[in-house]
Amino acid sequence: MARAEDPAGRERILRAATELFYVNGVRAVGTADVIAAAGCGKNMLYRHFPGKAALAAAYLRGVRAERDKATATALAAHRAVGSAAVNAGAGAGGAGAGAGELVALVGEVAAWVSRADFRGCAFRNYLTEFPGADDEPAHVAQAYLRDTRRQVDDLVAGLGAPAVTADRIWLLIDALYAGTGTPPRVAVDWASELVG
Amino acid sequence: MARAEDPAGRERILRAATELFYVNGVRAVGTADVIAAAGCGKNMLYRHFPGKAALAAAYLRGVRAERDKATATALAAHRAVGSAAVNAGAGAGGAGAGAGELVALVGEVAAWVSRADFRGCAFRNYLTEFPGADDEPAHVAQAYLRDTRRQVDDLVAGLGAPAVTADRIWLLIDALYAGTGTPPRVAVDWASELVG
DNA sequence: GTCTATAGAAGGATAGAC
DNA sequence: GTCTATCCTTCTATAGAC
Repeated sequence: MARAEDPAGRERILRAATELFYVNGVRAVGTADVIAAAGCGKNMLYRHFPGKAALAAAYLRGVRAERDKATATALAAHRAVGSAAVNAGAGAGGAGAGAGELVALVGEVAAWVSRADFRGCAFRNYLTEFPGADDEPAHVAQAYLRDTRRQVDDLVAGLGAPAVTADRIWLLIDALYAGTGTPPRVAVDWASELVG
Repeated sequence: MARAEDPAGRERILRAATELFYVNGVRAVGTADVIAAAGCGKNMLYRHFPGKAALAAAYLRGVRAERDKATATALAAHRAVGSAAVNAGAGAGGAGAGAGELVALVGEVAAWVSRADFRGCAFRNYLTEFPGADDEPAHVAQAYLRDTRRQVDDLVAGLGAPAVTADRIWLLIDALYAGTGTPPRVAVDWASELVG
């Protein structure tokens, strides 16, 4: 009898890898560590992932999916509030309609870095761990930074604010991810002053 | 006949290690790489440094010495300008005298991150490469961040500005070191607006 | 799951050059 | 006696084979 394939196998490996990679760094974690944490055999890991680089890329893609979802949720929640205000008689909204979204964006990052299990930005961490890397995980990390930066640019452009505002918002986001002690709320308040 | 001791030995090793560690990361560089770059034998490295951790600590202390010197020079240059202004008839200076120093501090960081060979903050890089490390290099890195943060606090306190100003200046410094694309000048201009 | 091939790193030891 | 160069041990990691 052929043993049924474990459908949760890939997921279990990826979850174990995510935890270990994020907490200890990708370089410090060996495939053996991932296998032990996932409680599976070696062949299973290599069946689902061609190698450690592919596993790291999958890890970063997973983090990105979470981050994109959280960001979208935060922006949608703000837009719902904005629509309610419009319905209450504020009219077309017009210029300034995107200001709250920018603050919500910064606020979402602040919420993320405030978590007790925050250990830095997974993408920036990877690029620091492998400076000058041109592999699959590096591309995922670079794409995330590029796309997020563009998201800020688009929101600022929609607001009709000068380009330097986008630079400043991005400075705040960079600073939040660096997270060397300043209370995240300070960045959110500053963003609010900037666009409010 | 006894061969003459090489007085520049330690310095040569440390310079090679500094270049390699900073560009490629501490983890990615082996002691063999340092030895090859320094053009010396293995014994010499282990005579001057007990191990790789000690070498990494010496590397970070060297970077700190450079950074402290550059910072002191920038602040001194500003104070010289400030004194000239006082001599020109501005009186005691009083409140606001430290504003220019804060901008000079941020400006010095901006100059540093603008260099073509900038590869991030050596201290933050180390702490990212070795998350949770409690070794000698980690202590050097943590001490630098602590002391630099305190320097900002002291300047802001001397200025009589609220504590949140120190938080904001520190956010700008964190963002500069992160260096993910924003022109450094933006941070300096913002700092200038903040305290000016 | 275990066993093995291959590779790389840390660090100690030794041989030989000057 | 200090240098370079090499060898050696131990450990760890990736990856594949069974």
